[in-house]
Amino acid sequence: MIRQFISQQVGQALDKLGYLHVKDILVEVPNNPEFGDFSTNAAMILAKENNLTPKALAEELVKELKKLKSFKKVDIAGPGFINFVIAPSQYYELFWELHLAEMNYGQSEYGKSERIMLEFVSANPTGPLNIVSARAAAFGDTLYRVMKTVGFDPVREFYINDAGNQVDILAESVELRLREIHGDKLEEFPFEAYHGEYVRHLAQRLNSQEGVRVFMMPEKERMEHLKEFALNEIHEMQQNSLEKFGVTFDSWVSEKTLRMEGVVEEVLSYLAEADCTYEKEDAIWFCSTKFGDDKDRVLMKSDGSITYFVPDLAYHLTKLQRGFTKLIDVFGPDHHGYVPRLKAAFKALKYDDSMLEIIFLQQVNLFESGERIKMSKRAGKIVTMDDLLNVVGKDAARYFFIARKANAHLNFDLELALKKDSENPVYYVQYAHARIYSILKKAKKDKMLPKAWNKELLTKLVKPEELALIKKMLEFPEMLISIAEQREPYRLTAFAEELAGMFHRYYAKFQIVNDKHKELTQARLLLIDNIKNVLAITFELMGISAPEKM
RNA sequence: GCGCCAGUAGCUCAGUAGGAUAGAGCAUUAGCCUUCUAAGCUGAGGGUCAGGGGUUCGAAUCCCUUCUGGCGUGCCA
Repeated sequence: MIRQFISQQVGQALDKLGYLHVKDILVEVPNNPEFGDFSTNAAMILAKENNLTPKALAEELVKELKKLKSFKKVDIAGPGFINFVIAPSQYYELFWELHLAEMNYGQSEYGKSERIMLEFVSANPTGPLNIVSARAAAFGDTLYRVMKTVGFDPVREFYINDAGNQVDILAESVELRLREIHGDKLEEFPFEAYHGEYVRHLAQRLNSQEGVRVFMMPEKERMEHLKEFALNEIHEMQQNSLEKFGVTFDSWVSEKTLRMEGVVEEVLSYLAEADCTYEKEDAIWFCSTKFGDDKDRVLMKSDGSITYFVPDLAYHLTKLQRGFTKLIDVFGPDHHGYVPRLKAAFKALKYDDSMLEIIFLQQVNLFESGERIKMSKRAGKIVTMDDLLNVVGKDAARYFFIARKANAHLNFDLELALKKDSENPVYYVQYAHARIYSILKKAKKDKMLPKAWNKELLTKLVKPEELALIKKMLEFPEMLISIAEQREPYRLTAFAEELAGMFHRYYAKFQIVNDKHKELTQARLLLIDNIKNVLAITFELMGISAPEKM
């Protein structure tokens, strides 16, 4: 909002003076507040193309910019930075717009309704969701919310891998547990089978519903039946977990359904037509090395079955057919070797592979009492998303999961997430919201709250802390755009902590409700009322609650 | 071996297209509640930005190289 305004003003000044400005200039908030509210490197960047020294160009620009009322001060510093101090009147104007926007503040048309496919979680339907899926859910959903806010048209999709080996193994695992219930003694539960407790529960449920009837079915039919039963149950279980986490999907796409629709054969024929396949050792290969992969990949195995890659590629092509211009996949840490072949296939089929964007989430390590909790899938010792939710709750879980950059490992400290004091950032930011609520309540009781807010009140806000709070909130809309573009939801938590911190300090230093100064009180109430709203909007984007009292 | 990601304060991490004196929280430590929520605030100490070279007015940021950690490198999904 403000940055844009400044770079416009600089641009106009350059035009007026008749200087070239081809290169993009930067408007930023300096680290040191003594340098002003904003600064630009325009003079340094543009000096060369105008045959001037940075200082000389800066001087002319400053002379021009000083004519504007929006700036209280414009000066030159260091090697040629131009520093701006914004006039309070300009802040009041912008703050009033913020106030009028209420809970719609931050919304924009920036994304021009571009259709974005956001695929995330897409966990195997062979067990409960684990904590990496939980991270993906929090990340994907928050990114979705931010993108939507700034005017994109994103869709959340979950791809269900309900075909292939792992599903057969699932069905076999259920069958073994079912036999156990009926008294069969198993020597040892097979190594590759699914060991988790949930398989036992599935078998128990099936048994109570259908009893021995299952064993009367012919082998093939029985396995299909077990498969279908287990997949449905697990799908429901996963959907349930996600719902508790506040994450809903707009669509679920089944691999099995895709296969039945014949897209697998289609993809194979497309690749063959593009002359990108060959036969070797009874298998059909895709020459992905021609398109940047480090080895060729098998499409159809020598036993005639198909690899995971083919339906997945087909699935991605259906996204394009559905009109999405950007396909964002959120992947777990163990899939990065998979990207080159997917991109290679895009290139082979003459699609623009830059439409495909993969975000990798690194692994999540759980810590308790400083010790890392070891998890083992094979032994069935995994901490599930539900376990985590039961222990720390939705707010803390979602907050911690989005608080880190995607490609950084995330250390999840269970004790910290449970702490109810300033050590825990979730409580710190929520406390600020609750505090404001409580002040507003007191003000209302004391009859200090005006019937309607009045713009003139703003001129009472003259303390540096007050202007700084306004400035911080005015950064919000531009930050949302940047979060959407860079796919960096973690910056929401940083923003919330900064704004909450500024408020806590302001609260400690100044008395807000003071019956001796009615107008000042009302001005401050107007300020904190908007802080409360901006915090609430931020919380909504993060998927955490905005408590009215704590 | 090769490829991807990372290495910033004791710990967990920021550092937004290369910008001015590298930041925050926690931990450590010294303080602040007859006053709107102390789940809060104020102060102090703490750094060879993994090491080394280069690019330029300027590098934590870009390039090269070495070291360390994680992951990948299936006719698994």
